[in-house]
This record gives sequence, C-alpha cells and structure tokens, in this order.
Amino acid sequence: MPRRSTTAVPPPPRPTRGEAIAASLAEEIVAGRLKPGTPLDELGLAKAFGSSRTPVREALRQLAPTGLVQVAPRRGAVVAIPDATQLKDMFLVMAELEAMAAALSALSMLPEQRRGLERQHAAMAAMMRAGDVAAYRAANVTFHHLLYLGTHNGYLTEIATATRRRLAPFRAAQLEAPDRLRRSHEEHGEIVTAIQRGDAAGAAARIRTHIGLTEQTWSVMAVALRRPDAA
Amino acid sequence: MPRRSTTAVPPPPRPTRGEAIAASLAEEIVAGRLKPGTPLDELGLAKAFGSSRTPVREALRQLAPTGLVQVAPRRGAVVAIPDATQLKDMFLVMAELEAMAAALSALSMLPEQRRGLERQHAAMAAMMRAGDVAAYRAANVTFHHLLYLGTHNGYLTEIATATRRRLAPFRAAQLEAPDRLRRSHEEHGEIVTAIQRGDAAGAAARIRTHIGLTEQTWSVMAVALRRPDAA
DNA sequence: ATTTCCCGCCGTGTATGCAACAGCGCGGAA
DNA sequence: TTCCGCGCTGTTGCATACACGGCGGGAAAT
Repeated sequence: MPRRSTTAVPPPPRPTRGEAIAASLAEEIVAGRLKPGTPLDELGLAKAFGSSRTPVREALRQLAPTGLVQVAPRRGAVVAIPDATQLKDMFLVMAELEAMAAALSALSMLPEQRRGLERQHAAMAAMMRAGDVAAYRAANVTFHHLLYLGTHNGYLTEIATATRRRLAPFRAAQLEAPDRLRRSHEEHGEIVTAIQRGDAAGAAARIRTHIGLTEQTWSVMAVALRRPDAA
Repeated sequence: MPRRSTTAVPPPPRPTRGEAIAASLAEEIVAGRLKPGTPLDELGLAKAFGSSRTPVREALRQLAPTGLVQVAPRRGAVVAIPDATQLKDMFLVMAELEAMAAALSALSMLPEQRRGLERQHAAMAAMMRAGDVAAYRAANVTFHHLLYLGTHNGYLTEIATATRRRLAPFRAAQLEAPDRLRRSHEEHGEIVTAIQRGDAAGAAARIRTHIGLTEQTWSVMAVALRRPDAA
C-alpha cells in the first residue's frame, strides 16, 4: 500500500487544504489522468477544488520539487514533461537505488519482512496467471516498496519512492507488453531468492537487470508517447 | 525561430520574491547561521525580508521538501533537526550516490572535465597546505559537484546535490578536525587518479571510503553538536 | 500576403484582512 | 499547595483585492 511517507512524521494530524490538493493532483498525474503538458490553471483548479487560489498555489509549489509539475516563474505550471534524456537519467539512477535497496534488504530484512515479501510475490503470481495487469501493477508498487522498507533506511525509502512516483506516468503502459508480465514476475522471483539467500550482490545485480529491461520495454513505447502536438 | 521552451535549461529569468527568500534561507541554514530547531516565524521573516507573509510562506513550503526545514501543519516551521538515525541513513545513501557518480565519471567524463577536476584538486592542495579551512570547504563543494557533472546525468546531479545540501549543516565543523584536511585531500587524490584511469570500480570504492570517513569524523563531533547550546 | 508593432485581456505575483486553531498563563477548586 | 479548566494572545490557514507581466489578436506598414 503506497502510503505517502515523509521522513519521520508519523501523525499527520489534520492535512491542510493545500496538502490535500497536492495529494489529489499527484494522484491524478501519477495515474495518468492528467497528461504531461497539461497546463494547470490556478483559478481553474481552485474552482475545481472549491477553494481559493491560495491553497492551489501552495500545492503547486509543493509539487514542483517532486518533479511532477514544472513551474515557470511568470508563466504558470504544467504537468511535467521530462525529455528522453531526463527519463534515461532517472531510469539509471532508479536502477541503482533499487540495487542498493535490494542489497541492503538482502542483509538486513527481518524475518517477518522476508515472509511478507514472499507472500507478496506469491500473490502476484496469481495476478500474473490471471493476466490482471491493473492488479499486478498495483501489487508491483507494493513489492518494490517492501524492498525499500527492508533496508530500514528512511532516506533511501524516501528518494526511491519519489523517483518511482516521478517515473510512474511513463511506465503506465509498460506492463501491457505481451510477455512482460510473466518475465517481470520471473525476475522478481530471482530477486526474492537472492534476498532470502542473503546474497546482496546477487540481488543488486538481478534488480539492475530488472529495471534495465523495464526501461527497454518502455523505450519501445516511448516513440508513441513522444509527440503530443505533432498532429 | 520557433519558440523552443526547453524544460530543463535553468537560467531562471527573473527569480520571484518567494524564490529569492527560499534561496536566502537555504543559504543561511546550510551555512549554519540558522541553527537546527530555530523557529521560523512567518511574520518575523516577512519583516526581515521586507515583504509580506505570502512570499515567505511560499519559500517555507518550497524548502520543506528539501528537508532543510520541517513544517508542522498548524504549528509553524523550524529549521530541520534530523535525528541520528536519519543522518546515518543519509550518509549511507550519500556514499552510494557519490560512488555512482564517481564510477560514471570515470567512464564518461570529457577530457576538459578531467582537466577541470585535476585543476580543482591542485587548487585544493594549496588551500590544504595553507590550512585555509573555509576556502577548502567551499572548494570541496565544487570538487564534488564536478564529479556529479562528470556523470552527464542530470537527475543524479540533482539528488546528490540535494542530499549534500541537506547534510551540509551537520558537516560544517567536520573539516576542523586536526588531520582531516590533509587526509581528505589525500583521498581526493586517490579518487581523481582512479577516475583518470577510467577505473570505475576503484573510484567508487575510494569515494565510499572517503564519505565513510567523513561520517565517522562527523560522529565524533556529533556529541558536541547534540547539546542544544548548553554552553 | 506577410511581417511587425501595439494594445487589451488573462493569469500570475504580492499584499492585506479575517477566522480558526494552538499554546499558555491565570484563576479557581480540591 | 497542586491540579484542572478556561479565556487570551499569537500565529497560521485561507480568502480576497490589487498590480505587474506575458501572450495573443488585430491593425497598419511594407
């Protein structure tokens, strides 16, 4: 369950209006309902959320550092459009972050965390067989999040999650590729095995491959997504 | 000429008031002039900066995700106080990010970047010999930044810089330790050599050690910093 | 017809005002 | 004397108002 986890603030007593809007917008963007390039008009959003411009502005400012939206000083905000280079950069870093997470998890996951990972993996097997892409995708987020938590490193968890979120809009369709679901699950299996074995290097290597393949799969579809305005 | 609004070309045309305040505050915090735990009163800051509360609020909201300040929903903002665990987490991630940067740089630095790195290192030798800690510290930031730039990976540069900034307030005194300046420079030398040799693994290993030692040095002084100004 | 300049509109940046909440000290009761 | 409740004050959250700047459309000149 991908819960927003800031560094170490366990009780978010009462979310402020701006935070609520930020969360809502982030959700919309990550889910792909707000497409890259969409202009985010403050007044429009304000009316949509039934508030004034102030909380909307705060939300946008809050989202900007996450990379989900891009704000130009006097020209307003749009849903972020990373170019191909940036995406490649992010995938590379992502692979390393995940590798680090896998390695750390292999070493320091607690027994019940290991069981949880195993359970998650098993559950995904069923989804894979059923061809339920939506469920698998959701479960996949959890799977990787379990890896992060296994590191017992809050900061790593934080930036890995952020990177994953930021990449999410561009991986939406990635699991749709015919054989991808099965292979993804296979790769997960190898990762889990390595982790259970305490094989840090092996787990890291396996997940690098995993992300690398994900990236390649994505590249294939990238062309289609590339030109939003060429029409 | 078709208007090409590239997204990641950051010469900020005209910084807005909020951004200026955010930058200023960040500077103050990183430099250690605003100590962790200091409450950041909106109205007070507004008067200090000669503006209204609005830009100050934006600045604080903007700074919160960077981790430099912590904002409690209805209780205002304070200069961030990471606990020891968080700091350890961050140092660990930092070490890996730098390792990754060093490895990538070893492989893909351009000739003139390599020359620049060498030059920077040479300049720091002089500062080291002169015992000019302030200059060395500033140059050190540049040194590591050159490493990031050498990767030609914008995202890595981004998060490594962010992490370094976030850690900065807690390393302010770190180079003060007697022999640290000389050893730091020695380690830099080994890193540079490995990079020039194209030895990615070696560079990564060297810099892991470098950061690790930094962390240890820091731990020693942590005790002193822990007490909230008992003196 | 095309290009260029100017003007008006829309949207953002900033200031101010109002309401609600949090912290805190004071007074009263046990 | 100590503990609890209550109102007060300061600060934040949000809304509204005002000013500046950018952008696009239209008109005029080439």
